Amino acid sequence: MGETYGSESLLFLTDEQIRQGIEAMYFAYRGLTSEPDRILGNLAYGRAHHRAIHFINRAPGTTVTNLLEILGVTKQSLNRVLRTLIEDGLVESRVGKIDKRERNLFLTETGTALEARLSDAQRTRMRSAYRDAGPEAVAGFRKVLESMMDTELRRKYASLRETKS
Amino acid sequence: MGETYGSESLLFLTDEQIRQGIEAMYFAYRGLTSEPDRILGNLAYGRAHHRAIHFINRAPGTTVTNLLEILGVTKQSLNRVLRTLIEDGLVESRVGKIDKRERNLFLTETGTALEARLSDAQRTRMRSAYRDAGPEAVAGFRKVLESMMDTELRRKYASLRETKS
DNA sequence: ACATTATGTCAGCCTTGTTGACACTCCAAG
DNA sequence: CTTGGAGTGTCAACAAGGCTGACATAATGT
Repeated sequence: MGETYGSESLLFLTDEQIRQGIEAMYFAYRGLTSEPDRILGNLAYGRAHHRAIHFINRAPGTTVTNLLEILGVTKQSLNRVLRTLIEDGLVESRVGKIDKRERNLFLTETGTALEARLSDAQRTRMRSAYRDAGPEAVAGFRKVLESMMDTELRRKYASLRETKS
Repeated sequence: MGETYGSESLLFLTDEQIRQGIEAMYFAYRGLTSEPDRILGNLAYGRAHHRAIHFINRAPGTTVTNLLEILGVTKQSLNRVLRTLIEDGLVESRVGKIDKRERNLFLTETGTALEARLSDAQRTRMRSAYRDAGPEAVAGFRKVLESMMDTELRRKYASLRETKS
């Protein structure tokens, strides 16, 4: 109780409250991915395809290595997903101009269309949650999430956001 | 623009901001699960085992059907996980007293120990994010997350929380 | 008696992670 | 210039953990 301001503001964090926060993350994350998963299921794709499409859309022309760092999977795993997306004409892979070892990835028109469909579903849910909770809650939400990320990952995330304002 | 108060308070929600919120959820969720995943990997378990252990700890004596509803997987999938946990002596399955068709699930001492180890890792990260962000941010965080969950899922979540205050 | 419910199990499939092996490209040191 | 190492991407094979479908068993309720 009678402590400094700093530790007083920590006292509200009981184990139980923290636990509830963790569970809330779990359920909310599921809520956010359920609709895209449903759409993807009908197309014989999975969440991995969504992630690839999402980040290629976000940073057009990105390389495979770039994508690997952001997604945190092995290149073999990513490659399988990319291969099907390329075969199906959703993603285009161009040999790098400066360095021919690299592949620059782009969404095709079809790919962009699917991306829009998937992110619309998520944005609708997110937007409605934001609306329910109000602007101040949203600010807090973002603040906590950013603290929860890996420092390293946040760096990559930030560099991603630079490419498209 | 010159609209009602209600729609003015929606204008801060640009597509780009929403998109960033979605990405933040993705990265934060990964941050939250990375450490438990690492621990589980060394024990030949996966995230599915963690989920089962978590919710059995949360609601000791819960039934298989209950767990199925909360986790949203098929009984075949859950059963595979439960079987290994029971074989390894982390979970105990007792025939129901009132309804002998049911199985009541409990963590053994070993199971409780692993649960503590896993949730300690998560709580540490969560607590530090909470501390960084401050009390008001945490309130907003919780508010947004709760809006993001499925209504149906929130009901189950609430009934779970009733069992342990 | 009979239908329903709760659970468990077998078989087989898909997605998506993993490792290992390998090929191609680039660059720098000899 | 060549050669060796580092970087990048691809192919093959395997494991975890989702899924569906079919079926067995036991307990319950009508």
